[in-house]
Amino acid sequence: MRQYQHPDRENISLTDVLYGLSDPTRLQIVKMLATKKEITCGEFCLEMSKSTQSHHYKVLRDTGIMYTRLEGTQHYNSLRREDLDARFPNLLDSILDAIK
Amino acid sequence: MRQYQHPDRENISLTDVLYGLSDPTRLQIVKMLATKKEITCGEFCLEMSKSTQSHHYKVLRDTGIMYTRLEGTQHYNSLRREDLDARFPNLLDSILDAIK
DNA sequence: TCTATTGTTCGATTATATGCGAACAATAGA
DNA sequence: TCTATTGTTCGCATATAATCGAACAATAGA
Repeated sequence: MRQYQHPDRENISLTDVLYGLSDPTRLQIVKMLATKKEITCGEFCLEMSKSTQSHHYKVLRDTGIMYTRLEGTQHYNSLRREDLDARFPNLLDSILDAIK
Repeated sequence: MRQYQHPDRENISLTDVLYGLSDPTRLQIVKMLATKKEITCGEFCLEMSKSTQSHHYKVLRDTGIMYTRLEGTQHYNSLRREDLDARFPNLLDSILDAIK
């Protein structure tokens, strides 16, 4: 694979986003993403198999929550703040506040 | 059954709430609940079997989103606004805005 | 070119969720 | 007491999700 398919802003669905955030592991990832501009997959230091981690990254990408940029062998992930804020004002902030 | 078990405010979990709201049917129910103080199950007029409706009501109750009060043969449902707002400020409002 | 690193995908397993019809429970009202 | 109404629970079928190990792909660097 060369590049990921991220949904366009207008195709981000509320139920998809809520589903994406309804898992503790993914919420933890989002919490970390909120603290930095970009984080590589390895830097999340999650306690589970790599394939399971990849599964969660994929859910976050597919639901429009996270953007992944490839550079060399590393994948740089970022929170799609602007897209989420534009689509669902205050939603992300309220969730980030709740897990702070 | 005589009374339902609703979680106490402090036991309402964020991931549970997000899960509860991640289904289109349940989001539709919540949208309707936001417009009135109380709504009986029948008044939702959902296009699915009664058992499936009951399943969704149970999820909404168990996750702390909806409160159900019994009166006669009818069940009066209400949105747990104050509890949700106290626990996760702005979350419910941002979601209600998004489905408005 | 070979090897190590980073992360994904595949295939399988197990657990949860969704959906239905049928049976049930509680109450209201005749 | 009998019947209709309201909504739940049970048992089952099917679909989706989470998890893992193994194999794979792409790149960096020796």
